[in-house]
Amino acid sequence: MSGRGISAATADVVLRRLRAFRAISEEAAAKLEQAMRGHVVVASAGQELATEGDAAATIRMMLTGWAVRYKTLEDGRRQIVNLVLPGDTCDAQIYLVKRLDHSIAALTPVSYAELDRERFESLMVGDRTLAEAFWCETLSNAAIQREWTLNLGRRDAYERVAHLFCEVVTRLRAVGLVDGDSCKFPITQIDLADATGLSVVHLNRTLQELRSADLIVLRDRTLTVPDFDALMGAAMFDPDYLHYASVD
Amino acid sequence: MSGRGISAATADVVLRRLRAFRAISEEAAAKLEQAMRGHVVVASAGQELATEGDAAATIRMMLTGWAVRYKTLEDGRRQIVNLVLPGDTCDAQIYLVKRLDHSIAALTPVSYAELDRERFESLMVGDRTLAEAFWCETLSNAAIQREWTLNLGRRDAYERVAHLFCEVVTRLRAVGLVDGDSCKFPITQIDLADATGLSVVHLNRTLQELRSADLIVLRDRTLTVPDFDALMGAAMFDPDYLHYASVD
DNA sequence: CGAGAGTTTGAATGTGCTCAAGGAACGTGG
DNA sequence: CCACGTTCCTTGAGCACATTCAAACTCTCG
Repeated sequence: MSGRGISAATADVVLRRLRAFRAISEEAAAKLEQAMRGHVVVASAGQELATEGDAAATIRMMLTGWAVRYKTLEDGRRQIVNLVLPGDTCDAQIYLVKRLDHSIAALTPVSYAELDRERFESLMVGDRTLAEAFWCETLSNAAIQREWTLNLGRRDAYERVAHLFCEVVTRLRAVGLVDGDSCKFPITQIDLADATGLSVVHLNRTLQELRSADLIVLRDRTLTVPDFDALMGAAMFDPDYLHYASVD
Repeated sequence: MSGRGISAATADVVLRRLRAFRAISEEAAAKLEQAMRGHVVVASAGQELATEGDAAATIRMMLTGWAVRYKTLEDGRRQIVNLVLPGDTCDAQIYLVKRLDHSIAALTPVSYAELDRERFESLMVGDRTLAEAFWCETLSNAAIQREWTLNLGRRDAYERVAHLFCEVVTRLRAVGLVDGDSCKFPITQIDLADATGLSVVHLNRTLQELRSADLIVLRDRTLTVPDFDALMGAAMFDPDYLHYASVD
């Protein structure tokens, strides 16, 4: 939980993410890395990084590991409203509002750079393209949220789960975390159920359907998608909503 | 569909909305009104204001009437992802992305001020508090989207519809469009169903349940909520997510 | 090896959907 | 002002997708 050094390799993922939106200059990239250096924080799996109702404070740039944003109802029902993947910037501009409307928790051990408002704003002021990239990131997150609304409102369980897989693979590919047709997928079925608005039991059965249709292999916290086009078809997935300048 | 004069009364609703987030000075208010003057556009009910896949262009500030943002699936299923109410600014900063990920359509006859990027940005640059208010508006919209995700994922039909009523009443009250315990509610059950992810038939039955529980009166395109606390309870509604500085 | 978390299975239930049709309200033109 | 078409609302019946409850199985880790 303390500041430590940052390797070029881990900072790279943030840069890759921003470069999905804008061409970041080498100077700006260096400044960004500089700003993150010495501000890396680690947290263990299950740890709550922010809590609904808290005063908003710092900006986080995820380096390694997975986290989730979620909201809960009084009686314990929980909805994961977004996955926070490596490279994602959590809550740029969040300091503008008084209190958080959702919580954030680590799914796996995570590390992230934590910047305060001044440090973050001086980055934004220093390079207009970098600032635009951050804004695009925020707009992309808003667009993901809209797509999830469509997903929960109008796709059935099978399409819905398939769509989530498509989104995650596409987002991970953009930051270089997909190797061939496989990627790490360190999320339990309990959390997958909370992300798709399904019960754990039905999620499990839906996964089995996807497996027997040869659309996914999910084992040992690793996802393999042998035929991405087929999965996209099943999900009616179109990556345009992510607003990447180009999708590989 | 052409530029026309703007009365102080109609511009007022935009100002009221922004003032829910920040204290806007009289000078900034005058500049805002000035910028909108002569750029008011009207559209008729059912008209599409923007289409998914279009190049993003102008910023719209809704003055009168209701509109919706929506997304559709190939086979025609439709999900309304947000209501656009008087005072709402549609897509500040939208010019940063290439293409729209959703469509916008008027539910009723609408009027709105349409600003291009330069005009809008000069407003933002001219007054820091005004700029912050616009950013808060964007963040509030993102928060609404998260709440809708929770709504669709984890609330049942009864709670879900009740929650939508609570949200709309709260948003309309913030811009002065609630008179006592009643407000205009010009939306068909078809659209209400698409907003709540229900079928029209089931939405209709859910409305009847809410009526017989004396939580709502919905007639002649007017909504009356005799006991707002009771409706909030049924919906598990907490207005904090709207991020208004103070809620009446 | 035992504890605990996560996954899988079966069975019964229920919430919400589809299909189908009738009724009410509204706008337009004769 | 009435006739008509259209859109919207309402109702009934049967069905299906997804839930709940309960229990067994598996895997991991200390």
